[in-house]
Amino acid sequence: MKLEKEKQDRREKKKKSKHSSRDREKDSELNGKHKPSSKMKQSDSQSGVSSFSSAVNCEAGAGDTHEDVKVDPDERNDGQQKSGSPEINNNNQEKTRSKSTKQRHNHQERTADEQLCDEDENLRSQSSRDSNQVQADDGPQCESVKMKKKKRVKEEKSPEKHDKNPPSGRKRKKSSSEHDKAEKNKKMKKDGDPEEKKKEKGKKDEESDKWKWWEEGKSSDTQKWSSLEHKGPYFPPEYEPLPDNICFNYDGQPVKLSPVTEEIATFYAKMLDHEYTSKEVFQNNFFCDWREEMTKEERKLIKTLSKCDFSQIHKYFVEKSEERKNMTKEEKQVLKEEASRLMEEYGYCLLDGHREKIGNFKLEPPGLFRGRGEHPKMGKLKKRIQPEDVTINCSQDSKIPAPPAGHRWKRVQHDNTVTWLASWLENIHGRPKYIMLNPSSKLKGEKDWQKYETARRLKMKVDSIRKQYRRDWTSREMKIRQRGVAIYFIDKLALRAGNEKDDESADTVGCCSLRVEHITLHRRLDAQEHVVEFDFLGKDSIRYYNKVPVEKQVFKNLKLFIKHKDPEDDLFDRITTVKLNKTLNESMPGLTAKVFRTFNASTTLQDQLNKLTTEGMTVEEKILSYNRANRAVAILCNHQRAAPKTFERSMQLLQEKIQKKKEQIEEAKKELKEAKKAHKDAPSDKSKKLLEKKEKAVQRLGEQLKKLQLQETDREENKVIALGTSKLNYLDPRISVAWCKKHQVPIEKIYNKTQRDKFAWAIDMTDENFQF
DNA sequence: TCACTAACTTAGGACACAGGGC
DNA sequence: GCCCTGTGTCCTAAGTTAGTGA
Repeated sequence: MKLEKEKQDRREKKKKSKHSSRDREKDSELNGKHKPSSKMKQSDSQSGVSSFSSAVNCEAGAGDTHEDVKVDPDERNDGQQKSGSPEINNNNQEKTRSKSTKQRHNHQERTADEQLCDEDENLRSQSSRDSNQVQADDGPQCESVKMKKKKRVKEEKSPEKHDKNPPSGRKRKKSSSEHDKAEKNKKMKKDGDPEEKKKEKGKKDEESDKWKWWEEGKSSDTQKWSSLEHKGPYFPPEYEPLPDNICFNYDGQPVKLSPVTEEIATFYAKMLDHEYTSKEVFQNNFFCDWREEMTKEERKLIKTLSKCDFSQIHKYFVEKSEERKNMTKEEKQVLKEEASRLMEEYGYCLLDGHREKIGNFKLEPPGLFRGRGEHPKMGKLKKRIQPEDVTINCSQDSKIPAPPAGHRWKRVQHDNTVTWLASWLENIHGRPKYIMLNPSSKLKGEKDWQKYETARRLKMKVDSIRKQYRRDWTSREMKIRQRGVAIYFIDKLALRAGNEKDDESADTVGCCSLRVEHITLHRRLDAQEHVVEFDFLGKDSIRYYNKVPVEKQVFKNLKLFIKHKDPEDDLFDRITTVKLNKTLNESMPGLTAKVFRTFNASTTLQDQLNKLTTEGMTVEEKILSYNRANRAVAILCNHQRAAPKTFERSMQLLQEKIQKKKEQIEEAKKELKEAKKAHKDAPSDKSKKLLEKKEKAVQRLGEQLKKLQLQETDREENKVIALGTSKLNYLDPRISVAWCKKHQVPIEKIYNKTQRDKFAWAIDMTDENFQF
């Protein structure tokens, strides 16, 4: 509870801090534009800020120590550290600090631009160098923006074009869940089977039936479809009460719960094995929400979670899970067919006459919310979604999906400016959730393609943007300096934008929401100068830890940004993601912070592939090169995963295999030597054949060994890196397709079936000469 | 300008299942 | 035929961004 309170205090303080910064931005910008730097002091004191300044002076000591907090620990050793360390300050100074923070910030903001003026003296030489660069760049920049605008207008096409595609009415077979290897093996095994041949033919027909929307030109940005028909969402099955012999116990006594209370109890019981249920926040949230759903009597009786015994229920579900695993082939087949039937019925929609796969046609079942990281809402009850909660979106003239018997939809709308089919409000955060199309659909594919095209446009523009943010590092205005450094981080380190977050989510940050405590400045570290050490939790509470040498001016700016701030203060207190994106959009239409991630990821892949692939490599070696290039991107984007639970064991097994293979090679070499000798002593056809056989065996074993060793390297390097995220979201698929074509690597080795479906547009349109 | 929201993309973990090895 | 393992798929949380109205 104390922690939460502290967190809340900090957030309130942060909010105030940003607000007061914004108020003063007006002043500082005016000053910057109309007044010489020497007058800025006057201007500020005239605006009545001086009274705050005296308040700050009263606590000059505290101010000094706060400044120390941001300094390199190496420097803290010079006697500055102790009074400034947050651990020491936290308890006894907390009240004073929270009272004075706003005042200190006011002082800081008043003096920030004054400091910049002083700094400018030191930086003048660099400024002049930068301004030369600006002049060289400004002209073409404006021109290109105009050109792009013109081009965009031209690209807008009439949505009516969809009407040219009559509804096909064809039904597709389910194919996306099939695995590549399975397909291949099946084909090999049953090559002569006429049934199989029929299936293969069906698949081929299906391939040729695929909607090549990318050949039809770009559709309207606002109107997403002309006609949309679907069956509505699939509702999860109703709750099945526990058998009578399974008891919930309270304080050692069996208690028969009402169905609603029992259902929620099962949510908790199912999770007992999980670490979640050991967390206090989870327990409290669960218990609180659970009690709300209880009957009066139950609430009166069940007052303490620790007296609740869910073990029988837990055991029951473990057994059920085992039973499911041990089902016979036939039983499993029945389930599979049922799933297939559901998919057929609910899994597709008809969009502009084309059958498109839906991404998530099943509504989320009720359960307990599992936030990631230290989420304050973990354990809360995710309620069952009723048809009355669901809004349906489809075209007016379509067959409106029927709600489950005895129910009504919340609303039926016909909005073709959005892509979703159904939506509802989830009860944890009160945010909308949607049923949308699968990534293989036209709507998603076209957007994806557009995303990579924007990133490619950035490639043309990035030099001038880089020059601009470098110029900003020496601006007279604090907010512009901060913006310049923030964009530099986003570009150089592929950081996310970092929106402000509410109190009701995990404390994670991105670039704009970085706090002073997330960086440490090292004037010198590991033989490198001006190193910034980042340590923070990013999206999904994944830790970002990186030590990066930065340019001297960035380092100086960072020192300035953290001056007079507490560890929990915003590093970039004068900027927001909205302002930052607005600036980026002015540099290039369509440019936002996240485009840099796509751009840098794709550029890295392209560069690495060019560097790491050489002719004469085997396919396996080329794949290793590809994975290494992919890995470089995943590292850049900080895509991490937990090491697989079986990692150590599987590596050990692989190493044993390698050892065994080496022994086999030794053995085979011996045999080869003997065969050579035998052939030399008594040459014959037989001995010659034997010799050749042995030579081939050695060669084959050598290849197998190499393959295993490559596998070992690949797996080791992939231990905690997730390649999938970047492959699916950041890497322009055309790079991979072109690379495969150029180096004769089967595309199946790089993309599985689902990925090939998603990137069908790229696979179809790209030739080997494509460069990002 | 700001807070708030809708709509969409990006993300990692859980889990099912194919298929290789024995 | 069974077991084990890695891969693919599903699930849904958690971001970003644009739009809106006060």
